Amino acid sequence: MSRKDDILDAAVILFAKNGYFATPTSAVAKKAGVAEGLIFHHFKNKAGILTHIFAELSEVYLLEIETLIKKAETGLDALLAVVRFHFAFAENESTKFKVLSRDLPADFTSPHSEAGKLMAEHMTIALNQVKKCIDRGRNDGSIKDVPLEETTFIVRGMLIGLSRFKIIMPSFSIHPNMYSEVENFCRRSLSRQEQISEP
Amino acid sequence: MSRKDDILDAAVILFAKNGYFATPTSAVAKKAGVAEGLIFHHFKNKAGILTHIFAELSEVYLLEIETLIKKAETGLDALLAVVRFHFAFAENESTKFKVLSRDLPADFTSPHSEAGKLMAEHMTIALNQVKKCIDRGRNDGSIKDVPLEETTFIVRGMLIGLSRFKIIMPSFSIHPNMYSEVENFCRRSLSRQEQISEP
Amino acid sequence: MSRKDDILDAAVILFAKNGYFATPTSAVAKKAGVAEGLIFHHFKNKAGILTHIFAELSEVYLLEIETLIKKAETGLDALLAVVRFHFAFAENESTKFKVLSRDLPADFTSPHSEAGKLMAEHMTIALNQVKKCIDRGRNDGSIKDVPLEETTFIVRGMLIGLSRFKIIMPSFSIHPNMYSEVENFCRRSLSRQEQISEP
Amino acid sequence: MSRKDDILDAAVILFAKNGYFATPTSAVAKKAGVAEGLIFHHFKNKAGILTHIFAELSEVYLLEIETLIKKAETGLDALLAVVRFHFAFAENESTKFKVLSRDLPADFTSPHSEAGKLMAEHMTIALNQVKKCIDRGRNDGSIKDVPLEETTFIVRGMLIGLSRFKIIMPSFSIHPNMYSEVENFCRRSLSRQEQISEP
DNA sequence: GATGAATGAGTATTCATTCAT
DNA sequence: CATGAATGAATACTCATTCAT
Repeated sequence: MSRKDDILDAAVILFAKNGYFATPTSAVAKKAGVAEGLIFHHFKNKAGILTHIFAELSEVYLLEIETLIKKAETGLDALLAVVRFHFAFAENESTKFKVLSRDLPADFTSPHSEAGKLMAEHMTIALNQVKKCIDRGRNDGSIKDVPLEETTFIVRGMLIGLSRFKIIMPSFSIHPNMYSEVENFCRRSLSRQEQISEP
Repeated sequence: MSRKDDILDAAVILFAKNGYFATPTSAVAKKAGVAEGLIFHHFKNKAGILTHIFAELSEVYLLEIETLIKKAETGLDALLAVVRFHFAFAENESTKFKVLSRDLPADFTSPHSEAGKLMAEHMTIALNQVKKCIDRGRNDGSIKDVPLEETTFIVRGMLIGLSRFKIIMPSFSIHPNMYSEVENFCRRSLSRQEQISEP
Repeated sequence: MSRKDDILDAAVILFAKNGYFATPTSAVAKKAGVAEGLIFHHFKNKAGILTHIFAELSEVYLLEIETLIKKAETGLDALLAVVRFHFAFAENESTKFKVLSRDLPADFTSPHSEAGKLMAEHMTIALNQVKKCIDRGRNDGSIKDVPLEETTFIVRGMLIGLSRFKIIMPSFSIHPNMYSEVENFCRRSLSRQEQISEP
Repeated sequence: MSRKDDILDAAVILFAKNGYFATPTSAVAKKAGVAEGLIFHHFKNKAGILTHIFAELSEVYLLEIETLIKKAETGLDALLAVVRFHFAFAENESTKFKVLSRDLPADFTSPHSEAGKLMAEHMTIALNQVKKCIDRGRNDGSIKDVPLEETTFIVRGMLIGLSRFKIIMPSFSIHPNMYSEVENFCRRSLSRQEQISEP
């Protein structure tokens, strides 16, 4: 494993544990076992580490969703697969998710910064993926005729909100079936199919 | 208006605009028109300002929800009223909401800190309010027999996630009916009533 | 007891415990149960508290020594009485002694400051008292013909040094007879009398 | 000379002149001709500078005494050599001695702090050195049968007290023979030898 | 006498970042 | 690539002191 990866690993662990702002680059260097200067040889600045973590993670995330959607038979199936995948992914990569759910520098959310643009770009893709599912579902009859834009936003916000909630306040999210229940929640709201299974 | 309020107002504006970490106490003092030392006369910490903002806002929020729930006729009505109120409140107090949705110090989410305990406490109450609605709805027949804990968590996470999403990335949330659509989303998922209105 | 005394008492306790510099006036006020402003109503400034403590204590000290000397039969007796009294007094007033043995503001030892002048003045008197004893002893034959100035300085320095040592590093000074042994040490060195009691 | 030494030198001079508390780190940096941050690169704390000064000085002091004691022929000679050396050393290193005799942070004398432990450790060694001299003297007949522990403490306290006295209140200690007179004072008190030279 | 809000200068310390080696 | 000494600007926080009430 390269020194660069050592730095990234150390950063992920420390950022997740103590937050980005509360983690000095010196601590990252120490944990990575490298000189502090090396960080700035591999990354433009401290925020660059964060950007790297985000970009790498998000790319995989978006790519996997893309293939999921293609494989699904109906729009609803695709959407629910996305939901399922989102939480599985968040669970698998929980440390990195935690880093990105904690204290981000303000400019990460501003569309004027480099990092902000990247995030917005990825967010747009992610929204479009969800939108595509819903649209497809409305056309193939698997999803009710819900408002496209709004529902897209709702589903996406739900995913982000819930995984963030769980990550940040884990003490409140001890229900093992919670994630599969999100699927049910969405299915009940969106599926055109009559749900007979209601007791 | 007292000097303490001046400080709070200035802090809310600046924290919302630039983020908590990117706002030095000197800037707060300057905007408030007071000496920097006065901040620490009225608040234990820089973080103390944040705690105060949260506590004050959250108290009103929880109180109003309490009365809403009492007034509602059914569990479902109560729940949807909570949803409606949440977004209206977030809109009204959007600046303060923005402050609390941005970069919080890491220990605000740790249950070991003073602030973390307060947040957890309020979160517990908010969760219980939602839970009460759902439980009531399941009993009065307005809500399907959904899993109590999980659904509570989902609804609460949805509210937080969506208002945070809108606040942090406003460019993605330009749909005027979005909030009322959340109600619909939940109603479809939770209402036991046959929904004939589906076109 | 007056509020002024409350302040003094609180200050003595806190200064002794944590040091003068590490004790903010706010802590003194709090412990005294008064408003911080009141301190500056009764004392010119923070150092004024210290000056007051010193002056009050030192006055009694010097006065009592004065009477002791008068009562003594020989110069040696007088000197040893001073030694004995010094340690008894330091023991009795150990808290105040501790305050004055800890971290004094730099200007307390500078002869240019108000406080420095006062300390120097008292020190001069104390030195003269010892000198008087030795001189008298040399004349009445109880004390050897030791150099006056130097021996004065040595005895005085010994007293201060030893009580300070004990106060500051109490773990090293656990010998109960230590103080009476100082008397013996001086007697052996200064008494003209043949000491037959040597075993 | 390294930058670290520049800092130490500057600190010694300024601490001695104005006191530790009255000397801001900025002043040290300025005098040393380095950036203020460098101080904290080389020392943990402002207090760390002080600890370093003490440790370095004390180590030499204790080492030299060790060799002195070995070279001495009798216990009394050893003890008097220690006395002589102490004052010579204090004179030579008067600036550093002044630093350590002035306003030390309160926790330097507390056995709970890092610095306090170090000081206590060195103090123990210094006491043992004196004790060893006296014990040896009592065995080889050069020193009277004085109480071991108490006399040790007295001699050590005298050394510290006198050099501190001279450093802090130099106006009172203008007697050139004072230090050699301390030797005489101790010899008269401790030497078993008949002193015929008494006029 | 007594309060405590308000001041504002002071200060240790942090930390991202640079750069000579 | 790699180091780590050095920078210097930034900053939270302290605290003696004042003063209107």
